Amino acid sequence: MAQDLKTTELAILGLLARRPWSAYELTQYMRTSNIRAIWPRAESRLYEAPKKLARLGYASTEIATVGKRSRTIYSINQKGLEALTTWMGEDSRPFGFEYEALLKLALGDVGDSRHRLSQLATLERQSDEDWATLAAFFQQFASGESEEPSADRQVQNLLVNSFIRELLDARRRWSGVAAAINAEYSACTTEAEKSAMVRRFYAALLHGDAPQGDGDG
Amino acid sequence: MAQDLKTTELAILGLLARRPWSAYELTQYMRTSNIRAIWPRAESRLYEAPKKLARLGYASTEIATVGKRSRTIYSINQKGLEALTTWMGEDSRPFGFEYEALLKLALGDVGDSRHRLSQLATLERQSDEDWATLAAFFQQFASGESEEPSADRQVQNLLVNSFIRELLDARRRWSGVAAAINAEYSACTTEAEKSAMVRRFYAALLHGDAPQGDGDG
DNA sequence: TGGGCAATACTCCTGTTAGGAGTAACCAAC
DNA sequence: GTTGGTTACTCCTAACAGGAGTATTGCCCA
Repeated sequence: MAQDLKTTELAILGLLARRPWSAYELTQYMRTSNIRAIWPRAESRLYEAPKKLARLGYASTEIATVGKRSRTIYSINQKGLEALTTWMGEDSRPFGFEYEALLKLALGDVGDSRHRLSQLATLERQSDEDWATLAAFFQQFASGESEEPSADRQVQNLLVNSFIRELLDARRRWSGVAAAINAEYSACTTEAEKSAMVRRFYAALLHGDAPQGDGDG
Repeated sequence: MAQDLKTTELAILGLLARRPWSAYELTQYMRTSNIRAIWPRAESRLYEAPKKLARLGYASTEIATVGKRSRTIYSINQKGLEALTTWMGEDSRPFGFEYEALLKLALGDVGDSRHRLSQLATLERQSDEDWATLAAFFQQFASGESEEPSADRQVQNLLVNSFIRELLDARRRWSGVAAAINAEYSACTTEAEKSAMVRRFYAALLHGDAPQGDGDG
């Protein structure tokens, strides 16, 4: 494959496969796209990546004029399409996340149980806020106002958005689980009781309800 | 707060608050810690960050000798403890993730429905593999083999690990949801039917079973 | 008609970060 | 004594964050 292309560049090729874009259009699009939720990158990257694609021969450029303004338009070419197709068929890097509030919970030795409660409250508040934002974002799709050009594009968006929603559900569900863990832990008195309770919860994590999945998962 | 410290440095302060570490010890610890799952950073960072902490006066260093080998030991100091405590009380950056396989699904215009099925299979396989890895990791806690020094540390780990598990559950659950979406979509024949089906699914996403959460979430 | 503000269309800038590879001394086992 | 793995780091380029900065254009309003 194109060893000289990073995932971000390949993602831009994916967008160029849809239609030609200026870099500025890419930045505007990314502000409201769910692609930014699943592959977040700084806006400056959206200027850098198309330039690299053009430099390495995966896209072509053309200077267009709108009114008295000029803009650089990037278009994918055959080499770019081939690189994109190759990338699509390759193994992908795994799921990864980072969460500062959870990091504080994990490192919470400097605090007492009030610290833990404070962090749990932060995590819950953040999941509620993110849910409200997501619900507002989904409204356009539920009402049909969103202008996706084809049903295929709509179902792609739906698949991605439902993934994002499942993660949000998980975070909200976890807030309840965490509150239960904390309550039960606080009700213990001896170290031995506490350790035993922790092991019971792990046993439950390992053998809890299998989530609804398809097939042999 | 310590405006000159990044989250990674503050996380290292959190570990130094537990005990003094060498940077090499930090890299070994991170290989098996759930902290790496929630705040993934390259090993070279674990050499860089303590040096910066020492340079800026948040930690002290001491050269120890083990056999004929020397190593640098970092210890937190009062300034570091204060910076850590301040950080714990501040607002935290939101949850964020990146997922290359989902990105490919989102950009799947170059493919046909077989491409979509292929990506869905990849996403399911990855979640199954990650689940197996996680279950193996949890085994040490369920059996009590893990040597956490205190019950408080155990429950912190449990809270973090249960978060990670909920995310994994969500990914596995989503694979089933995605298969259902794909099946129902494929059974549609007209663009209008497809769009209507997509809108129905969004309505369900918006008004689906509220996940079990605590309180006013 | 001119002024002011927002949009357009970028570049700039420092420091963080990835992602291991590379380096070299030490240590233990054979 | 030698060999391979461990220990304990540094190195290196390019990607990346995170906006701020720059300058022109365009539109709206008085």
